[in-house]
Amino acid sequence: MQLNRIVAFHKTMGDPTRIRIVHLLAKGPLHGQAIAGKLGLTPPTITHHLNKLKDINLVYQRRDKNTIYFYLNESVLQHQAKALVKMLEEEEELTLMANDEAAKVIKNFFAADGTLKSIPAQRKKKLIIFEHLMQGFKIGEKYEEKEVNEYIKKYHQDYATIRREFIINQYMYRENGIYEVNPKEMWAKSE
Amino acid sequence: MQLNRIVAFHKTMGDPTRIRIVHLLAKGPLHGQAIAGKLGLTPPTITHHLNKLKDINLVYQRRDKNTIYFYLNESVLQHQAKALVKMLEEEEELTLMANDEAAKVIKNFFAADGTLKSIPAQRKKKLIIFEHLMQGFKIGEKYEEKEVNEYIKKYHQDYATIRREFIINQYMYRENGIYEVNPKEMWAKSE
DNA sequence: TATCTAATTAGATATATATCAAAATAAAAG
DNA sequence: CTTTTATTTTGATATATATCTAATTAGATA
Repeated sequence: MQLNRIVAFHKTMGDPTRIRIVHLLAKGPLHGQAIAGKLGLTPPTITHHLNKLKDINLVYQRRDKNTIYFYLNESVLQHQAKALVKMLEEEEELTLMANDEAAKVIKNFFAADGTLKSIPAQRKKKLIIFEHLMQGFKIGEKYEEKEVNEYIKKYHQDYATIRREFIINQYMYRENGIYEVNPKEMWAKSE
Repeated sequence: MQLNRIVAFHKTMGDPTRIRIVHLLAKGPLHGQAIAGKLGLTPPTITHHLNKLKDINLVYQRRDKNTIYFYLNESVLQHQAKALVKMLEEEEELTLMANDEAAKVIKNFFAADGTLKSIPAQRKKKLIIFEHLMQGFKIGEKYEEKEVNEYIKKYHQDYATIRREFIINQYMYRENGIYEVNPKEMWAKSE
């Protein structure tokens, strides 16, 4: 469901410290202590906020010697800023129906303990389940095959099948045993 | 400072229930119980969220007989969604300098108890103080003269002068003793 | 005026989270 | 291998807030 992503973005940006960090990084990468100094806060606090910004893919990091530089991912910001408006412009019934329907499918196929009871046979339902599972991955991020397996195993023992489906349906792209999460535009659509 | 407004907007939108309310209202006005019904929540909870949405001017209401209909103010949404991106595109030094300067003026002219020590003589500083005071009003909202006076009195005993300045500098517009807060575009600029 | 309906307020509870100090890690440099 | 430096983790604290039930208010209608 797209709702979660939109909520997560706005929730993250709904904090003055994080806005100020983003504002700083818009001028160029900085390391943690520099941010802490400029904002008059301690390094642990900056780590805390950078984690939230990384969670929504807005910030990434690169190490140089002993210091880690944090970069702003401006395209994500541009994209998400528009997402809310777009969501409202979408076909009304469509969106809501889809959400209700998806919620029902998810409710039916997941057990109370959060594991996947079975893989749906119907393509449409299958995609709803897979898309739901994909929420545990970050778009654009790279994962080892082992990591992917471990993640899927938390939900279902047949991780190989599901991992293959992730590729078939273009949720992920594989190269040299490294899995990268595709942007959502590339994902399979149920209709 | 623009920061507050941007933070407030994103904070408000960073909640799934409020996004769903906005999504509903995008299709047309609704009354409270209808919203509560559609979302499976109780009326008090809806009131709570509608208040937050009204605080950022995203929702307004109109009464019809016994029921109050809530409307989405789409232009505010469009505008705010872009504000964050624009903020980052602005001249770096400019924005920050302006903020620092304004913060200094505010710090100098307000006492520790929050009251205004004196009205600045310099036009630029005066406008900074007035603009700060205006944050207690909601844009587009209408107020009785008495309400305006009461508000100003919390900060300074000479409410008449300040109230007059509000009109002169186009923060507000007066008609038949009713004061309406102008959109920010109309406000006096210090340069 | 009495009654009905819709909305709000009050009060309670549970959960989330921003921040810091202190401790632990991790990588580089000597 | 030890020391230094930057970052992260842990644990504590204070504050905010989403939600509910019960009580109250505000308007309309009879």
